[in-house]
This record gives sequence, structure tokens and C-alpha cells, in this order.
Amino acid sequence: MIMGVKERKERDKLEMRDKILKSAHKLFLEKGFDQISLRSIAEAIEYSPATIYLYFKDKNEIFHALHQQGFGMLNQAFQPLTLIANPFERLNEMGKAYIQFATTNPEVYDLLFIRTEPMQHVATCMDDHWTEGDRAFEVLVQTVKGCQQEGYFVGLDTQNMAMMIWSFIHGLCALGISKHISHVKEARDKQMVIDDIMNNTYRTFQAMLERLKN
Amino acid sequence: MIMGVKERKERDKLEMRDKILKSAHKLFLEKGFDQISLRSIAEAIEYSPATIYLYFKDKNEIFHALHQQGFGMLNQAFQPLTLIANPFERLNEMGKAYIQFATTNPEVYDLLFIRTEPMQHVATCMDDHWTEGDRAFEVLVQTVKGCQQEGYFVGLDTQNMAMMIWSFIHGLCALGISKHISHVKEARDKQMVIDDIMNNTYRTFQAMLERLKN
DNA sequence: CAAATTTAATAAACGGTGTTCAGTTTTATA
DNA sequence: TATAAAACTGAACACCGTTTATTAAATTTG
Repeated sequence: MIMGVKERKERDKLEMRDKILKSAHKLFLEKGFDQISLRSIAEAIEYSPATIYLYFKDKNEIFHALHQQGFGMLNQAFQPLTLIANPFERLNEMGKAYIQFATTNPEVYDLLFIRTEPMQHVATCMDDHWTEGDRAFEVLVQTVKGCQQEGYFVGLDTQNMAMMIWSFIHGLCALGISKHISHVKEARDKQMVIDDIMNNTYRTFQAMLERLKN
Repeated sequence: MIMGVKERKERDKLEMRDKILKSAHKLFLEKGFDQISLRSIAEAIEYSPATIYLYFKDKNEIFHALHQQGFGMLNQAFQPLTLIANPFERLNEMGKAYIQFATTNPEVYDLLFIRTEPMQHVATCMDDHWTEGDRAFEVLVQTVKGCQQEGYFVGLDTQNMAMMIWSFIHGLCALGISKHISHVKEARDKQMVIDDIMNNTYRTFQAMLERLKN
């Protein structure tokens, strides 16, 4: 028995998983969520479709893996914001960063917070515990708590307040991405108009929060 | 040429359309959006799949028709609220009714405001004008305007304020429906916990709006 | 009424999908 | 080198939305 064989095999296994995910990610960005097929992934990595099932339980597990990768991207976008000491300012910047992320990576946002397929995998395999979501939400809760210590949102429950803020931001992003913002007077550069609406709406939200001091 | 033949034929055509839509709606409620297939609709109405194409351009047109029906349901749910004279109270009740609608008809809500398929049909065939959406939003705008005349949200743009409110409510409903509310401590009756979170979050939003008088 | 014409319906096919499984090929061990 | 184990795949299964050529029915015309 040669030493290190098992180790190498494990490495190969991970490499293959990575190869599959990279192809899936590429197809996902190039052609969109609906256009990812196991067959197209298989073709891209030059293996038979059946091979993929040796590395992933099913398609949803692939989506879940991409979902986790997407969360990595989101966390990275939030990383610099931890440096902002003032909690209310940090909250505002978090909102901006969130919207920025959603509008520049609509497909990824869709995968993270709108599509149900990855969450289905969470529900069936991860004992229904969405670690990434919990962690991200906790960051928001802590920031809200910080704001309250500075005199914002006093008398309002921290959890509810955080949930309220997330709901608003998510709703704004979801509507912006899913083509449901239609009350757009001009039809010149649609995307730019939608971006404007999103920014204006967020500014109004900000203005509202600012009035909630004392 | 016998008179009334053309009329009867037109009636038959509409009846068939209705038959198809009724079956689609039933399948939709019973098995969910993803489980509607033209073949299953065809089987339900006891016609061949190809026949459906004599009455609908493609699957998206069926979705769009269901989408319009769903809007009818939503409007009906909002009907009684027009009687409420006080605009701020009306606004609150509108929010409640909206959430109520979304939680009791999650599939329909999904179709109306989350899924992109019906909107795709709007974009390609209806000159990109989403009449139902525009009308519904205008009702919200008028209510917000009423609130402003009573001293609420002064100095904030009416359109932006309406958009802000819709974003929040939509975000809350979207998260509640799409299984993305996971920071749930107990796992006893999950749906009830989610409903509680939604209600608490909405109450917090209400409380916030109330502080925006004068 | 019979023939011609329009309309309605469909069987069959096309090219796709996710997934399974019986085999084959490759690799590692004894 | 024979054997056991692991990796891989071709082919099938059961679906899907959509199109087309063909048949059956209804209608109009002579």
C-alpha cells in the first residue's frame, strides 16, 4: 500500500467538484440561471452527465454550492464596512453596498435571496439551518443595536427593526431585479431609470431613519 | 351564410380559453407553479397538448392570463378598504391586507410579484406597459398623498415614499414566502413562527411611520 | 343534397431536461 | 499478474415546450 494515495484521491475529488462548480458558475453568469443544465456543465468539463452525480447528489446541491460561493462574494463586499465606527453611518453604507451588490450581480442576488432551489437543499440536507443567512443577519442586528445605543430607534425591538430594514432593502432589490418596477414614465434607458428609482427610494428610507433619533 | 355562426364560434373560443385557464389555475393551486405543464393541462381538459397552441401563443401567455386573474383577486381583497376614510388608517389596513393576501395565497403572490415569466410576456407583447401594476401603485400613491395632507411624511417625496412602503411590504412577503427567513429559534410550527415574524416586523414598520407625523 | 372550403384537433416528431443503472474502463492492492 | 475497488459512461426512462403535416369536422357554396 503506497502512502498518500488516499490523500491524492481526496484532492482529486475536491478538484473535480471545483471544476464542476467553476463551469456551473461560468454558465450561470453567461447564460443565466435557467440555462444551466447538467448536460451543458458536463459538456464544458468534458465528462458525461452521469459523472456529475458522483460528486453531487443532484442539481439542487450544485445550486446550493453556488449559493454558498455567492455568499462569499457578498461577505467580501461587506468586509470594508466593518471599519466604519459610527453605527448609523455603517448601516447606511451597508444598505448602499447591498443594493450595489444586487444591481451589479443580479443573477447572484437572485440565487441568494429569491430562488428557492438552494434553500430546498438547505431544508432537506442541512437540518434546515441556514448558517450563512443567520450570520449575515446577526451582523445587521448588531449594527442596529449600535444605532440604538446612539439614540436611534429607541423603544423599537432590535430584531424587528433589523428585519424591517432587511425587508425593505430586499424588497427594493427584488423588485428592481425582477422587472416589476414598471411605473417608469420614459422608456429611454430602462435600466438607468430603475437604478434611479432604487437610489431615490433608498434615500427616502435613509431620510426616514434619520428622523427616528431621540 | 347563417347568421350568428361567427358569434357562436367566438363564444366557443372564449370558453375554451377559459377551460384551459381554469385547469391551469387548478393545477397551479394544487401542485404549484413549477408543476404546471402544458401536457398536464391538456390531460385535464382532455385535449391534445397541441390544441392549447390554438388558443394561446405559448406557456408565458397562459401565465400572464393567470397573472391578470391573480390581480383580480388582489383588487377584490383591497375593495373594502376604499371605505376607510382616514388615509393613514387605510394605509395600515392596506399593508395588513397585502400581507394577508400573500400568506394565504403564496403561489398567487409568487406569480404576481416574484416570478418573471408573466412579466416577460408583458415585455414582449404588451408594449412593456404593466397596466395592472401601474393602477395598483397609483392607489398607494394617492393614499400616501392623503397621509401627507394629514401631516405625515412631510417633506418626503410622495412617489418615493410609496415606493419605499411597497418595497418594504413586498420584501417582507417575498422573504416570508420564499423560505429565506431562517433565523427562527424554535422549529416547532415553522409557518406560525414565520407569520409571527412578519406580523411583528410589520408592526414595527407601522410604529415607525406613526413617528413620522408633523 | 353534394362538393369544395374553411376550421379544429391531433399524432408524431424535435430537441431539450434531470436522473438512474447496468455495464465498461481505469486504477490500486495483494 | 490476478483481483478487488473505484471511476466513468452509454443508454435508457420519463418528462418537458413547441412545431408540423395530416386527418376529421363543420361550414359555406354551387
